[in-house]
Amino acid sequence: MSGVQSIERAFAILRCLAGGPGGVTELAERVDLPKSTTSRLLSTLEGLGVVDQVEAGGRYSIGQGMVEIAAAALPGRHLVAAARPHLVELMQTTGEAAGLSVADGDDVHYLDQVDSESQIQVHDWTGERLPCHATSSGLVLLAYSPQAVIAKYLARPLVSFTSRTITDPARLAERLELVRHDGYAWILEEFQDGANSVAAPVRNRVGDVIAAVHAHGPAFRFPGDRSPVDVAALVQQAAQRTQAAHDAV
Amino acid sequence: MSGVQSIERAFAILRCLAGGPGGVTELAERVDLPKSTTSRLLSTLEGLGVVDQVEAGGRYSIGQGMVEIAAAALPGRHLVAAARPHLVELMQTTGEAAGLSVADGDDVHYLDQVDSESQIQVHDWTGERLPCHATSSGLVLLAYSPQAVIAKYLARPLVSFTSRTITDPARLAERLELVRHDGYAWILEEFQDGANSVAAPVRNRVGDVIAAVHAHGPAFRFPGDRSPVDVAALVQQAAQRTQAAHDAV
DNA sequence: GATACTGTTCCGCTTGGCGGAACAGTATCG
DNA sequence: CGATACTGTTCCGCCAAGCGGAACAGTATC
Repeated sequence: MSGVQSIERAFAILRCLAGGPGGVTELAERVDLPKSTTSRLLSTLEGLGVVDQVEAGGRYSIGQGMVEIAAAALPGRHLVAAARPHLVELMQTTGEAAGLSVADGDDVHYLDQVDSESQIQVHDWTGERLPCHATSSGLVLLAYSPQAVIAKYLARPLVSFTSRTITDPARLAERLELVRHDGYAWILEEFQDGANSVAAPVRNRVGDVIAAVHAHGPAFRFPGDRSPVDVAALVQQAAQRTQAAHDAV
Repeated sequence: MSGVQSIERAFAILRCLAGGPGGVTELAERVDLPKSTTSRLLSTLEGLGVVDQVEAGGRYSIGQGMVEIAAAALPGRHLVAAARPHLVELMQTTGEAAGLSVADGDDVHYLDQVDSESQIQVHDWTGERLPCHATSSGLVLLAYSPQAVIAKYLARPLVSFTSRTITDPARLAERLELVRHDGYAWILEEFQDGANSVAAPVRNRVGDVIAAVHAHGPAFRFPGDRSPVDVAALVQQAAQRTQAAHDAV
């Protein structure tokens, strides 16, 4: 790599620490640097608060400074609280499960789900990661990602989950264009036979998409007789209210 | 600051980006560096994946690489899913609200809460931050923090919330020693009049404390006639089961 | 007490990183 | 449409920031 050497070295150390705390000698061996160099880099990182030395002369670990910086890219936690009442409302107006998710690498990560009161429910995905191209939230999060992220996603193999899953990159790119145009994404049995879902974006103050709200249910009754556009509007409303609640913090 | 200049500059840029995306010229002004220097630093950070350029020749933002590194220090999200059934069980066995929280800077951050079925409930703290020294979870998280973190916390003013809040650093240090010894922390009306709580640590595979599980309820009935040690044991059990579920991912 | 480890500090050396200047691309204005 | 004003990128001579080996201080083990 031909960037700034000190920064590359510092992040090599940080990536080692992401796997668990370590001492100077151990880290020096893992990043293949002299102990003096490693110690100096760690000392700088500690001064910045992005690593902590567990005790004087001891092991180092990832510090709060890292978390504070990364929080900008990973809004997740406060969103759960902000979203919850609006997910409950969405569940009540659609009669189906409602959920919240964020982008997480190439996947969509489900943060929360409010289950419907129906006897027949869909799976609770909270805490799980799913691929973007086969889920409504994933399509929303991917559609509003930077072009470089989209290009990288389209370049990887697109796994088929049902006979309806889109696995052609060109068709997926068209689909993402449609999502940006409509402001929501419907998927019909593309991830699971018998399950449909619709998602809409949650934005931050500057307009970047930071999460997605979705509703999902069994294909035989969701959207059922209702207009898909009307159901999508309910999800968009829940997303906008989540955004307003999140902004108010 | 007298550390490695390039690393300090890189993190100055990252901290600016934590406030929202920005272009080279804007960031250069904010960190008071020439554009060429700023561009070179950003290029290196982009190569490492810790920033993304939103589009070629455009604005930069915090990238997934940052999130991956910071995730080591902030286990939070998967914990909510892992903890939930054990919080439900804890609520049922104690009859009081149960919750999950993590350290967040000098505060304790409440990730989730399961409310009791009682007509008289305590406040739902989900999504909120509270000071460590006045909450049972905060005492647990602080007790198992690095010594430097504890020293820094003890050095700051300790705000009083009730007449029972500990505000003397020496007494707080003793209290933390007791928490480490017992393996749990009780607080009795130290944060709010009329509210008690007890917390226990959740650890990761290498034994570091990553979260706390707690139960809390009105002082007139919690712990009530029950032995505080027995109630604490229930919380410890929920914490251990949360840990096992989290490890299984 | 000797040995073997750890992390830290020192310091001469060299090359990595610096920043000003120039460049290429794009948008706006008259 | 040309001039102007911005943006981000690249180049390159210079120098001081960062390097790494050696020495040091502290601690644990035998």
